[in-house]
Amino acid sequence: VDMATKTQPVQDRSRTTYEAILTAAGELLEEIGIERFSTNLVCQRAGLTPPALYRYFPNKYALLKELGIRLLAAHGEVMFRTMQKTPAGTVGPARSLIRARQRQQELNRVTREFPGGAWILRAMRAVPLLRDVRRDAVELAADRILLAMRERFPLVSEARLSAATRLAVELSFLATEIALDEAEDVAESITQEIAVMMVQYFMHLTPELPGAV
Amino acid sequence: VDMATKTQPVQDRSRTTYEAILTAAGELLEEIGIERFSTNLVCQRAGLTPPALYRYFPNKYALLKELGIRLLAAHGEVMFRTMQKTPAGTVGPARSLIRARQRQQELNRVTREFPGGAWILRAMRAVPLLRDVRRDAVELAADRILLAMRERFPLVSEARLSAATRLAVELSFLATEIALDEAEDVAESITQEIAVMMVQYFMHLTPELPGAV
DNA sequence: TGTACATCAGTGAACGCGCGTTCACTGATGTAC
DNA sequence: TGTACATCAGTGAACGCGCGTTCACTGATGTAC
Repeated sequence: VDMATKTQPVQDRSRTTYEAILTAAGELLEEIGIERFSTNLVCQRAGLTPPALYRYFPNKYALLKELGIRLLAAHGEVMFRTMQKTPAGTVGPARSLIRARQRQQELNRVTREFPGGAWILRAMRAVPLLRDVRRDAVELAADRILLAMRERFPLVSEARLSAATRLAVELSFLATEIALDEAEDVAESITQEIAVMMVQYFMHLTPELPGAV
Repeated sequence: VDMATKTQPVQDRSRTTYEAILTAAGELLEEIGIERFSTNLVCQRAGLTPPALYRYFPNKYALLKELGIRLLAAHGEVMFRTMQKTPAGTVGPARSLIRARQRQQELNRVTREFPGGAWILRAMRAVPLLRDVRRDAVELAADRILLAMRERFPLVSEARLSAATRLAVELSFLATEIALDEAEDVAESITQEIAVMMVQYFMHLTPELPGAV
């Protein structure tokens, strides 16, 4: 897939068009899913002709990529903000749990409110280009968390800590995906249990494996 | 998507063709991924003309569905077998961990050896029809585990236990997906940590939330 | 402030392509007598 | 065991469609003097 850069919008009019295309793409994704998603339909929905779209995006993957980057940027912002507020290990387990749950709820909310968010998240597993975007975001978030965890668990090996943080980020994505698939009450309790699982896990993270006494 | 049943193979020759089509589909998926997957390419690869395929499968989704069902049946078989061998709560944490890890490794292996397994697993998140197949399999597995968990945790509420088991199954799928994406060593340690997380979680599963003393 | 010109933004119409799918057919296999 | 016939299995060739994409263009916006 060729991702060569296209014209960037410079006038107000074109910036509006650029955003209109992305909005239409998100809404369309919401409605018909990733399988039937096409540039022609996006144009139609945005009230534009195809050449207008191709002026800014080389193909439909570029569109999805931009949406993906924006969604994960919003995620990253939430993660970063909540980590700033409560650095790892500075509060007890009960408070940690509440914080973890709140953070997860906020991540779910951000995705739910993002046009096409649920489908973008799903597509990130199956569309090669989006897989890359996702991988980068996971890595970035994991690296940040790892930094905090190193101080908190100086005795745990780097390999284990790194797997643990990666897992935490993946689990967070998983939680959002499940939450968006389910009815409110189930979504709530799944979010809750994932928070428990995560806090529990880090609470008992020791240099040795559990039970290996 | 119309999934009307097509002719079922009755002669040996046609059963061979039927399987050849599925094998070609799996291999093709392995090579080019879900995005470029098409019936024409499957036919070409299987050395057949399109009408031969359409004799048995109404469309490409039927093909994917059959592959999906088979992969998850293999998964279910592994889960069921390992659960039979070691009913929940009958061994200590150290042994539980070893078992959990072995089970996860076997699930990873089964998927790795299944033609197109990695892509089928990914597509199950993004292709509507496969999402249904996945959902049914998750539900089935979760129900089975729930049965065992009810005995082990008679005091934990049904809602919590049900979320917990669902989560366990989802986590297991996640583990396989991550493992198939990564190099051997990273895959190993992620699999390990997911097993730890799971065992840890059930070890400390109590009627109240952690820290709520 | 007004006008001429350059650049930016979007249009209308069409293209080639591979997709899923179907038709009327030929050839292979199984079965009845 | 041999033959005639019915059914099953797969072919060759083509279809309409929507896809991504491009062309030469008109109209809108900004800028220099």
